[in-house]
Amino acid sequence: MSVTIKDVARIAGVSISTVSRVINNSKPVSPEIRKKVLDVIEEIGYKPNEIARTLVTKKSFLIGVIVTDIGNSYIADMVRGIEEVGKMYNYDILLCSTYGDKAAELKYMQLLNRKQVEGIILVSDVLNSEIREQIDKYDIPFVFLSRFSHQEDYATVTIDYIDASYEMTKYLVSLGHRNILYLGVKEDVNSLESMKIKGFERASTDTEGMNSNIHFAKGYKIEDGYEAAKEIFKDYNDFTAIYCSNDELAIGVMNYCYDNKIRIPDDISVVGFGDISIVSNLRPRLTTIKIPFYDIGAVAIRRIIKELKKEPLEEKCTILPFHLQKRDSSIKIT
Amino acid sequence: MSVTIKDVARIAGVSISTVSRVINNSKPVSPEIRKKVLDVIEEIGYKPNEIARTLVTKKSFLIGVIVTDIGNSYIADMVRGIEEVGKMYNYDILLCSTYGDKAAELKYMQLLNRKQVEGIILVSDVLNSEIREQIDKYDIPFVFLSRFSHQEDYATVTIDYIDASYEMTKYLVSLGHRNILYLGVKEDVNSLESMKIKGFERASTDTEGMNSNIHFAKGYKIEDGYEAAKEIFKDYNDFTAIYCSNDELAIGVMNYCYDNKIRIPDDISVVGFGDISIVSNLRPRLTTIKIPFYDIGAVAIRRIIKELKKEPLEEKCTILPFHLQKRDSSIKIT
DNA sequence: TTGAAAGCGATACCAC
DNA sequence: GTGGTATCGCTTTCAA
Repeated sequence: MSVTIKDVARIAGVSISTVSRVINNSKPVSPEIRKKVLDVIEEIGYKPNEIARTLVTKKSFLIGVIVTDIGNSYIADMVRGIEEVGKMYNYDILLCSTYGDKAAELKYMQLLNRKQVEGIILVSDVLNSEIREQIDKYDIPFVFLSRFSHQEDYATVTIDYIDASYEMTKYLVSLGHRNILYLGVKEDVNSLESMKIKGFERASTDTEGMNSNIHFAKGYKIEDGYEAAKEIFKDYNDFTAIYCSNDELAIGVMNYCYDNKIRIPDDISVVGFGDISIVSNLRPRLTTIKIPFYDIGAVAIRRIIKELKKEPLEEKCTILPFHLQKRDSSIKIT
Repeated sequence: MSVTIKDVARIAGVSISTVSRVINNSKPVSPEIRKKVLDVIEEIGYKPNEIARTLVTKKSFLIGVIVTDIGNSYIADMVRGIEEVGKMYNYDILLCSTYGDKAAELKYMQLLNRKQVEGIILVSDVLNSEIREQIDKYDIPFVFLSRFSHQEDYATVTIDYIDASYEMTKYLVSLGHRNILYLGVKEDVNSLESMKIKGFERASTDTEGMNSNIHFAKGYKIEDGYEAAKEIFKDYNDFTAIYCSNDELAIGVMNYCYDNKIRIPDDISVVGFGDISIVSNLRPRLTTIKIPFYDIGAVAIRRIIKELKKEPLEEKCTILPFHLQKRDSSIKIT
């Protein structure tokens, strides 16, 4: 079978304790013996078995990451952040995708726990009570990341959605828009969707002569945006800008406009929210709020590692700065 | 600390062997005792430690996946295939991204080996000799997946690039195009890029009155396509279609056309290769060759699991069918 | 059908 | 400095 610490010890003519010491640099070993051991290790190609090591040290150097779908570019960005920072501290990622199946989410929580991960990051739409119960039982660091819902009880990393939405609306206002149609998704009061609406409404109230409408799409997908656009152009008149609560909806709207020869931004301005990776490469380039997904992932795992190292932690909820990406899909009206 | 099999045994008043037996259903246990044990497990919330289990059984139920960048949508698609099929057989994914760093690739190979993964899937551009050496040492199933290079020595899953490229070219020909510009990337003879060119040339030779040109972009990115488009429209005349060797280049070309008021497909047809997830949502919708990335991942891990189960294996190289996706970016010329 | 005991491959404590 | 050994939590003979 594969070579073990015993083989190294036997061939080098020392005890396994000594071998362990040179591998881990845990205690002084005489130079000659150290060299001898190192030579043998090199020679027979010994590689320590991390499983055995984990069993005694209780350190698996594994962080479990549960996501809805790694195919979503914003989630992929978060996972990149998680992975890159994790690697800096020798942590690896055990990845599980649920594809929206809440039961799977719970199952994977248990699975990861049994696999002895040292921390769990859950990227999901909502944090339901079963998951809460579960995580409360486990005594490991946990961070919840979501593009949709807000919660105060567990560690999370996010941006100020109200602020961001306010700023986006005011930006449109600054371009001269007063008839703005907000395209969002109906969610409950604690959702991030509601916060975006709050920001939008606050900015609307702030503004003289503002005439704003809110329309809800059936979901968050590109097709939902497309379908919504059909209704919008049928039901409303006079609006000069559509503010979509996320980029996917905006892409749907843009596609609808393309198919119906409505020019963006000449005929109408369209803005989004999120800055998922593709939109900077679309034409016209979409004006949107850049949510720092990579950083969100990075900060999330950094927090877990801090907790693991028992370093002092900031408050549960980390608010990261956002950025208003002004691009070509929005224009001053004359 | 956490509850172990010992606790269960003690509380249930049986030996740990018995507990192990009911957990694994490995040997008959009397109904009363089984119930008793199950009750205790439920009551104290015992969850077997997979690490300890792995140490003795040698089965980690972990597959290592090394990718260049999970942010690439085609890689994300492959990983989805890998993960979903893996889960069907209780396998989990240990994910590592190299971001093109070859040294990291090697490092992660070793890391995964030490973590006792049962198989490795490498998604990368090329399979260099260091990696080959490394994998030859490890005695675990290995599959190499690439969108760029071809190799015969290790298991892989792919499509017939020559065929696909031939078919695409012939499709353009069938639309009446005779002046076709192929936009590719210069690579060595064994690359998949060369195969696409081979297919293109074969179809060109096949066709009466064909006037084809080949132009090379600097790389595979959207920006490379954009830059290449600048040169193309300066250097060549008369072409009616641009056949891009991958979708990213095609998007770059489309963006250039948008910025320069060149209409697709009215002024020119543009086709791609790959069918990465975003292109079906772009406008105009891109005609392209659909490479079944999800299936490639799925077949790859299926092969590894078969090997692990010592089931009979097909040949090393699995060729999957491709599909010519006819969409709006290509049009019959009149 | 059940229990005792020997490992799996490492770490870590305790002597020397 | 170095070696012996208990231990981590579990599976798996081997006897009973």
